Amino acid sequence: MELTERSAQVLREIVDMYTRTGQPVGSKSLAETLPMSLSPASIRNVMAELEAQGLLMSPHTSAGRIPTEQGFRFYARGLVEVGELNGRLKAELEQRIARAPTFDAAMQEVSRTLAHLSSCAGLVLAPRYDDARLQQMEFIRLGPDKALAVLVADNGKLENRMIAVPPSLSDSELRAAADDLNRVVRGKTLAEAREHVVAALRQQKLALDSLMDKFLMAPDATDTALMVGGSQNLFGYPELVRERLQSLFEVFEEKRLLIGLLDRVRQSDGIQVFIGAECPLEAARDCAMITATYGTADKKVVGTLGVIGPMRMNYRQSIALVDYTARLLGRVLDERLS
Amino acid sequence: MELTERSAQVLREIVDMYTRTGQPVGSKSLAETLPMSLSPASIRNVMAELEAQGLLMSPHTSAGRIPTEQGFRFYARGLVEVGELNGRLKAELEQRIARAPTFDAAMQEVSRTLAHLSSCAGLVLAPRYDDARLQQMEFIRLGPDKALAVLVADNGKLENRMIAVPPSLSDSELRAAADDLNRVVRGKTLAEAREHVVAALRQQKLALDSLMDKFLMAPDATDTALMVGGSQNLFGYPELVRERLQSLFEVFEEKRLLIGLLDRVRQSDGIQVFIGAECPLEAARDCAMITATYGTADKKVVGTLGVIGPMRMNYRQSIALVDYTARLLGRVLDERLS
DNA sequence: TTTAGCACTCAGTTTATCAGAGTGCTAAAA
DNA sequence: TTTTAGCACTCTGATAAACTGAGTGCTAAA
Repeated sequence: MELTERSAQVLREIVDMYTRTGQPVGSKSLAETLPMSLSPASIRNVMAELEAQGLLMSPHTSAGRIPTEQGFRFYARGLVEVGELNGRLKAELEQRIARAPTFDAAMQEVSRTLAHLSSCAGLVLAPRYDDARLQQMEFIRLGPDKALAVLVADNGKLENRMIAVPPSLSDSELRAAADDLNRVVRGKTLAEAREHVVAALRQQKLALDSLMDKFLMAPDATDTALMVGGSQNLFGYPELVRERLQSLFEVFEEKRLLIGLLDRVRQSDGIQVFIGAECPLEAARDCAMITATYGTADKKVVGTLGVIGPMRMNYRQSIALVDYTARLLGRVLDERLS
Repeated sequence: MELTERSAQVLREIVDMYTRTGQPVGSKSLAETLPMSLSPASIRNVMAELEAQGLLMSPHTSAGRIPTEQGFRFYARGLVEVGELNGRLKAELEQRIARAPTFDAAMQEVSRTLAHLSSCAGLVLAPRYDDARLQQMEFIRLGPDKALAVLVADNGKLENRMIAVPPSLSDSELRAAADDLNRVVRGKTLAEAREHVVAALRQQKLALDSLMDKFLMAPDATDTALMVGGSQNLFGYPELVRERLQSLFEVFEEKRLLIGLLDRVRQSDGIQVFIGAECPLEAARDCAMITATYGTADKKVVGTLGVIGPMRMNYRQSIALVDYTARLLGRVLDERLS
């Protein structure tokens, strides 16, 4: 679809105004704010064209126009020029991240800051270390009949599992067992390593009662993999009615859906903008979502972050924000892993 | 305040009906549901008395009556007979908790189940181990220049901190340092132990760059101390208007306030019911909150759990639920620690 | 002490009216 | 050919008036 420069400018202005106010935009107010000098009548002609092209619609005869879903898409993909993020915002972002003592805390902070700066809900999916390799494992004896197994991956991630050991096993025997295991297990993935340890413990007849078994076999918590921050911001948009909000909050609590979705995004690189029905999330059918992947410089470890908000979000700023934040968090991740 | 048996029954029925429907209760419909046979006119007399006593109010002349805040209190404290929890609910509760592989997961599950079974939001504050003592500490060398410090408390809690070590330090020297430290540090609280370890590392001239410093000094994450589950249930109550919901969700995200509040509850034993203005939380001024402490049999380790919902909540069931859940989670905690 | 009867009150709904914003169309102006 | 002024038209949202019905309080009888 091709638009004359003037049509484009009108569409741009309508989206901008509607984004700010949430109200339909009429030809008269548009004539006042448009940089070019045009009468309301001429603007109406342009608007009629844009409506015929499916980019605008009027809620009713005597209201102004609002962008259609397509209109938003056209705007977000072609019309909006994404600039540098405002320096003040950059500063705030970096400052907030710097305060976080752990990467988890940083993710939390990022999700909230994304939300704060975009007036949307902020999302951060933890990076996945598919290729994380076991670097070291160790048993720490805690008592005559129990010990702690610590698995350390080369990305710095840890896993602790409490296990039962027979009191007859001496400290040095336990240490020897660990040394043996280490030789076998080093360089394997965490999952493989876990299997091995369990097998070895069985073989060596170290008792594993059912409780310990449960500990050992538990997969990593998936619930902490996704941080949702500032979801209350969505209350600020009257067009998001109660039931919409409710279903969004359900998705935010029962994180599985969102995790799956963001995980798929993780496959493809760079910024993605989902508008309306494109959004692969039932509850966000009339919302918009901006996502980006972040990761280490070598792109071997990747996560996803983004914002989710009303369709009339400030695309210019939000896109810049998500983009910048992704690069920033990538750098932080790099630092942590080195 | 004393009530005749009849007045009490009328109040009880009004609260019950209002709790179910959210609508004012009139004398006619009351006459139909009340077990005793009374004409609407007589009931009106009783209602007038109850209104004079400040237990009921009418939103306007031609509406039925609704309980006042005091009315709810009177009901919840004196009139409601809290029975055993329904067997089906008990079963569901136990089943859900049993699935949880870790105590954190159990807390999460409990918060959601509380919410689910009460149609409110569920809260679980993690137990605090003020008197947790260090049982063991260990260094695990991860590379020439870094190691992992693992602190194990006698309650099974762990803390891991990454530290930098000079490459010149041999493995056996590191182990000797750990042995030395263990002698000093065993039996201290985690906080004290952390101090000691840092001091010792400094003294032994183990390099601590600023990042490592930050790791070491970071207090435990407080954000994971509180689990809020099923907060979307609150959308189901029309009387909780948008702004109310918004401020509640703000409290749920920025957990500090709630943590502080529940922490104070932790001081006193048993079930507590906060109704309306009693609720020490600004955002919950016209809500109700039921809390209970849970803990090990010796009551040395205690946490708090509860539900928060509209004032017209089902007190009978919710009180029984919170009570039962607290005892159940206490048992789970006991098992984990033993 | 309880209840039937009745007048009264008031929220909520419906209907009518009106002002205002915005449009589309046509014809004149640039 | 493009732009603009003018005008009739449409539709929402606000305001007011009328109506309905649920529920009450009071009085007098059972």
